[in-house]
Amino acid sequence: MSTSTSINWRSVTRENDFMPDAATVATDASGSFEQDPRVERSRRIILEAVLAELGDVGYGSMTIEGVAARAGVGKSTIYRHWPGKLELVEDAFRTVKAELAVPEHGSIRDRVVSVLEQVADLVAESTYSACMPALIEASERDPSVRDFHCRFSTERRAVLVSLIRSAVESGELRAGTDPEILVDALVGPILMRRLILGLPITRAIATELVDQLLPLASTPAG
Amino acid sequence: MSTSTSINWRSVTRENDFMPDAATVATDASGSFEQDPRVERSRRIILEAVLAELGDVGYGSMTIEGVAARAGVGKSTIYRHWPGKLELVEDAFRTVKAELAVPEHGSIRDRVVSVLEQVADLVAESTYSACMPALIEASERDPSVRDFHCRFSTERRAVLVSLIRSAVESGELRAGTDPEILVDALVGPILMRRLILGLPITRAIATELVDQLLPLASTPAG
DNA sequence: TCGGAGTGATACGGATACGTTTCGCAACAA
DNA sequence: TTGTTGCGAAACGTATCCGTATCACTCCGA
Repeated sequence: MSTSTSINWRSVTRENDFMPDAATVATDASGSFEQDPRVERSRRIILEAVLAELGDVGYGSMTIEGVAARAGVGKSTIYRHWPGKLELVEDAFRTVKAELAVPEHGSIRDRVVSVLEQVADLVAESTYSACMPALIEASERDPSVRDFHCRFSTERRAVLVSLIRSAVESGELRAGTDPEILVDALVGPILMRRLILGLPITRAIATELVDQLLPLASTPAG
Repeated sequence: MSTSTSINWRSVTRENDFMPDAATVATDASGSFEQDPRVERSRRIILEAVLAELGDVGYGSMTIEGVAARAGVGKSTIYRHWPGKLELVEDAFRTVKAELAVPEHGSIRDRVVSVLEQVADLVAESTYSACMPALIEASERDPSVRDFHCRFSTERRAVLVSLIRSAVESGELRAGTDPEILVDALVGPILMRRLILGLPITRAIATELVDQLLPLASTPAG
């Protein structure tokens, strides 16, 4: 490493232990430092291939050579920028997007249904869904993947938690409702179907969950 | 195989495509056919080692040699009885026990709390818990593991579902309650904490879940 | 006692993946 | 244009695991 002038992305983005001469690099809005567009292209292609491999063969069976072959790049291009499998997987997961849009208007029931339908769509079919088993497996083996995974999941959950919490405070939901437990009770069944029960996931499930579980203050008995 | 007189456990227990001379073998209550106690001992030791390996390194990274070393047996002893990794893992998972005892008396609230506390204990720490990520991963890669996993989980779930259903029918729980959704809402959060959120699992969580989610007919507003 | 069967150890050839190195080519910045 | 740099391809030695085969030993049932 000390004799190389190439950029190790992981070092740059996570530890800042190497910084190219500030006068010679451009810093874009997303915080990446690139001189040569070939680098960014390789990075994107490789990380996409990592996610595809993780979805196909899982964490334990994923190999650098398999990723290189899938990405259509040389093995050396991967080793040039990442120390090993672990850091590669970490970076790959960081590119996963699972954004949830919260409607600004409407009843709490309809707003929660909307968000939960997005969750159902995401879990039913997405890059994230395909990688979930591999992500759970990798989290079990490596603490830094675990940290990332937990932070990722908790941030997604926070969107729904704050929505529920504000509805409790405004009186739309029954007082005494624990927002975090309620959110887990809404989202948990969807994940269970995907990971444990092997049952299909539809948008209708989102509606059923909300109507069964949401403790509406106006109609406490359903 | 056709020249061997040894017993392939998988064949015997799953496909019945080989049956030793009935006059020379003993059939015990659990349906296993054994002449030589060495066989049963090997089987037990090996399958225990498989579960330990699965918990430690996961499905993709588990190797026959690793299992043999851990079990303290020769590799040949494993290959003598199982065709390969897949069948070995399937048999290993079949030995996992996760029984739930349902109290016969008490309020529905207390009975559900009792069962859910058992679930929490199981998910917090058990052989099953240790193997869950590997089981989820293996289910994703192989249909027969998936079938087993889904059946296993669904049978456990059925215990709680029937408990809830009978409470709905007896009027203890609010009419209109969907037993399956409610059970998933109770159990799902526990699995989420274990697999996704990385949060601790305590018995207190079982109580909180029940008191937040159980739609008691007598006190519909909690 | 005795023959048969299961056992652990060991070795094998083949395959795969590791991480490194070298090399000529093409894309890049200046 | 020119020097630099990232690139893909290939080969390298090492290590691991595959699935099979052999062997001497020991345990078992008859």
